[in-house]
Amino acid sequence: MASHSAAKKEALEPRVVLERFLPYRLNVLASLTSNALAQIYAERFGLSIPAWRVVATLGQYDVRTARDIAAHGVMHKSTVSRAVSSLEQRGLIVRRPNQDDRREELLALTPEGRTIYDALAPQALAFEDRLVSVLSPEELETLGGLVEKLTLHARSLAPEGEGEA
Amino acid sequence: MASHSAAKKEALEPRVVLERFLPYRLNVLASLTSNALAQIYAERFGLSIPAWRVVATLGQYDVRTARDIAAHGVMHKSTVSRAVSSLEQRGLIVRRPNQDDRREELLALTPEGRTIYDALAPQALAFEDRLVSVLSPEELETLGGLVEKLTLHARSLAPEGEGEA
DNA sequence: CATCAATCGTTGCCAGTGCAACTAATAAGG
DNA sequence: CCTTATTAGTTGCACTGGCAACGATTGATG
Repeated sequence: MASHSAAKKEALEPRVVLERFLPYRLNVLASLTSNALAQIYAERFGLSIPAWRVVATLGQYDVRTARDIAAHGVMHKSTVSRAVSSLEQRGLIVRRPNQDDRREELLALTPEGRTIYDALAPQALAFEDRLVSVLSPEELETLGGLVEKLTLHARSLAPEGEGEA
Repeated sequence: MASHSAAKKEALEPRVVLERFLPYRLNVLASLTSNALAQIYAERFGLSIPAWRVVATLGQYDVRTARDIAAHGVMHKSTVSRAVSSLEQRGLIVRRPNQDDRREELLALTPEGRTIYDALAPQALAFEDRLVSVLSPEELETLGGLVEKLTLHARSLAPEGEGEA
């Protein structure tokens, strides 16, 4: 129906300008930060991205289920399941079946896991500080609010649980 | 040297609050948008994320090398190489050796590739509109500037070319 | 020129991950 | 209760994608 590059109007088809296309830019920025951060916990602690996320979640919340972690981090449940298995084998976390609902397992860091977390957390925060050092406190505050707003909206756009890492 | 949870100060080890930890939040947001966008070009056009990025780049720039696309999108060169092969087999792009430097190949969309791009671009832009509909024009402008600033800085933090997708 | 280094792109290999099917447990409905 | 639907988590399978080694070409050095 629309323009067919035939009539006199010569209406150019719209182009996506990647440098201004937000999904693309967000992915590039996320990749850059993710890769840089991964160097820290991969090289020094042998943690994959999903494993780090599990450790980070349990470090913050002490006890969570795998499902919580997956939903919170937009990861596939199988991804979390494997990360949990590997962390358990390494003795960094423990699983305890929830007696009120024996389908789910409550996860928590072991003392060794906590030790690693305590070593990692300052480095992660230091990395974040370096990353945002180009922003003023006000800019950082603004960015946080905008990201939050977009994330809430994006979650509503994709109701089903999906993931990556 | 620092706190050892021993003295009278009882200094709690620092914790990473994921809801405020920018790398995590950026990844969650990028995953959400990426997954939602991928539904469009995967289901309707059978394009993977790397393939879509190649098509999008060539759609915008007409001619680029694989290396350009990889560096621009923070993708591994092998990822781009395979996406290019698959797109070529499907007749969506053509490769032309650069006679000035026969190591590199100039990539461009075929008419069929351009047709797909012309069909995809409006949908991608419509998705972006929906995504940012929760932001005012000023907020969007602000966000763009902050993302740009952060991306430039993050690229300098990770000098070596790395990738994902 | 001859050699060595660097760069573009490809490919074999393997770790990682999404998907779908599965088990186990719980909830809902009759 | 018994049946059916739903949910938490696991796993086989296939595919994706990163890594590193490679071939081909170009550039840099002497």
